[in-house]
Amino acid sequence: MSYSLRQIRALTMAVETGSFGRAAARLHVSQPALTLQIRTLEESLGVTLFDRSARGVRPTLAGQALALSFQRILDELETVVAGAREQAQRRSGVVHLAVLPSVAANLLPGALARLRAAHPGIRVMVRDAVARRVAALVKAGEAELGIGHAAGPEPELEETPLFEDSLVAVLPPGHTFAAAASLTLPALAAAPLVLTDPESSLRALVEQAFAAAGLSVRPAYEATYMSTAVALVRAGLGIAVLPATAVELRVAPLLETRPIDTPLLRRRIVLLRRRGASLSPAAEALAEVLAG
Amino acid sequence: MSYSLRQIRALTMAVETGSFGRAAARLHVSQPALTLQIRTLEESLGVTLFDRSARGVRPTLAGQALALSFQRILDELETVVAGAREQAQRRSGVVHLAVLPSVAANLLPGALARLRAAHPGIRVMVRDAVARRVAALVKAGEAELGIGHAAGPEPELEETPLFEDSLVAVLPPGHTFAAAASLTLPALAAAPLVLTDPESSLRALVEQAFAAAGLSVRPAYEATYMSTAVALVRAGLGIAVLPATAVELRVAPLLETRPIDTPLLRRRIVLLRRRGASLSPAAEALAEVLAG
DNA sequence: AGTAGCTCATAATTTTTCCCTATGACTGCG
DNA sequence: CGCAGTCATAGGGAAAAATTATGAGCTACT
Repeated sequence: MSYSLRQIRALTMAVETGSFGRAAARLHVSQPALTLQIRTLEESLGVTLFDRSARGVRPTLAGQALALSFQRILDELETVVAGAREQAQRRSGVVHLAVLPSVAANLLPGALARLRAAHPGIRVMVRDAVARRVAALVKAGEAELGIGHAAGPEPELEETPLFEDSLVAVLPPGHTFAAAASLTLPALAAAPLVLTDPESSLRALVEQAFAAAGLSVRPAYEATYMSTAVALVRAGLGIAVLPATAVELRVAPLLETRPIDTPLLRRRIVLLRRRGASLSPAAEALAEVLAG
Repeated sequence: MSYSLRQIRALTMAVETGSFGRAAARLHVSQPALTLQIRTLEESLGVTLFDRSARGVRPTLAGQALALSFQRILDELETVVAGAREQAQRRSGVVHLAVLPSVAANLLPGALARLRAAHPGIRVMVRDAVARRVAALVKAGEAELGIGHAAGPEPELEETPLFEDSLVAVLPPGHTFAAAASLTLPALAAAPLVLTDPESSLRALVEQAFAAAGLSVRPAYEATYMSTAVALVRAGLGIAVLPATAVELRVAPLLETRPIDTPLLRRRIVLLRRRGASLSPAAEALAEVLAG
């Protein structure tokens, strides 16, 4: 026979009110029920908690001391539970999110602003990483959600399409290519190209597209950062191939961009989550904002 | 529908073992029972605690976090309850005791030693005070037990006789009174007396006894401390009237004591406690040692 | 002094809760 | 493909706890 929360609440309330009857009323039970709860607790602990007399009850020293300790514990419990409920209602919570740097710089700020508007209590811990690492972080559970590239069917990951990021040709001011509405791969292959460094996933995508068309890539320049590539284009040194969503393009007013005639130069940006793992309410809210 | 300790234990155990079945076994319930406990808790909190799949369960982030908090709270609860049970078994606890100085110096040390032998975990907070204050401390609940004089029927206090402390005549070495087995009040009244100071309850008792016999008291010396009185007697300056139990007499080897022929020169030393208030287990143990 | 009103305790009954056994569904492995 | 392991579901039954009704002891008021 062990003690229960009900008995503990009965004790604290009885000590607080100094009366079994009042305590029972406050706890919405009948007085005999509370009397029995107290008595059962006493038997369970082997401690006399109240001195009974015909004109009421009076807590013993042990009763007072226990009520104090129990009250503190009940308060802690209440706090913990309230916190959990608050998170369930999306009124608070933390999401760890792994994001591609390009998305972090472009799509993400607006999404986070919308999330904040809808759920001000939710905090998002953003970690930017390259595509492979985004997937690894989500797999390891270090990030509850990830924004990365579609990488085909992985058993441990579930992908939700977010949007497609096409690569575009970035032309220097007044370039003759600007006359066309779109460019072909062979035309691009013949032009001096500004590409990202050979290790990047962006570069790999470009290489694949050209190879599929039977072309080889001979970059005129390689830049690690997109802003460098943009600067090179602006200086008229070549044509860059960059994601359409890159913020660097939007802040470079004189440059023109043109789509490229191939379905291969596209990246499907997806939301990643562990398969079979339910999302926290906070993550759920973030996912909704990202997808919606 | 609210949460219970049982459900909380189910959660912590399920997170700990990573399996509903193992958790159920450890908690000595069937697996369906545990499944239901978890589910009820989830509904009560509005939180998904586990991701279920056919090959087992896996706690969600919320489940892990809650299990951690709940475990801490359960530990605290366990500690508090264990402490209470320990006190109930007299393996620990504190008693506040108010004592007459004379008893504190004489009877008490032995009693405390016996208490320590029987119940090493019990601590006694001793406060020495004059008879009136001993009663007041017990009435106010500041001392759970008191050792004082029998003061007649008080509505708030309950008295248990401990022993009787007779006043005896303390004679200088070789005094002629030593020839008699006992002394009479008139004989004493005629001798030079060493008494305690007029404010003490001891002195009041002596005055009353002499007055009842139609005699008046003319002390040759008044001493505040018994050790002073003893020194005066040893110097042959008079005969003292002191409690037989006074430790000062035992450490004064050359002095003789004789009883006095009157029932009035006796103090009934009693154990005092609040009427209707049960004793803590520790106080119970102390009371047993004192009375036994 | 008698009585009304307050307190808590007790008793018997009913309601609710909870648990257990048996079984099913699903997955992963040999 | 079947076997072993996991959790979910369903139905019957036992245990726990609540309620109502009542009793008993004290206080205070008239």
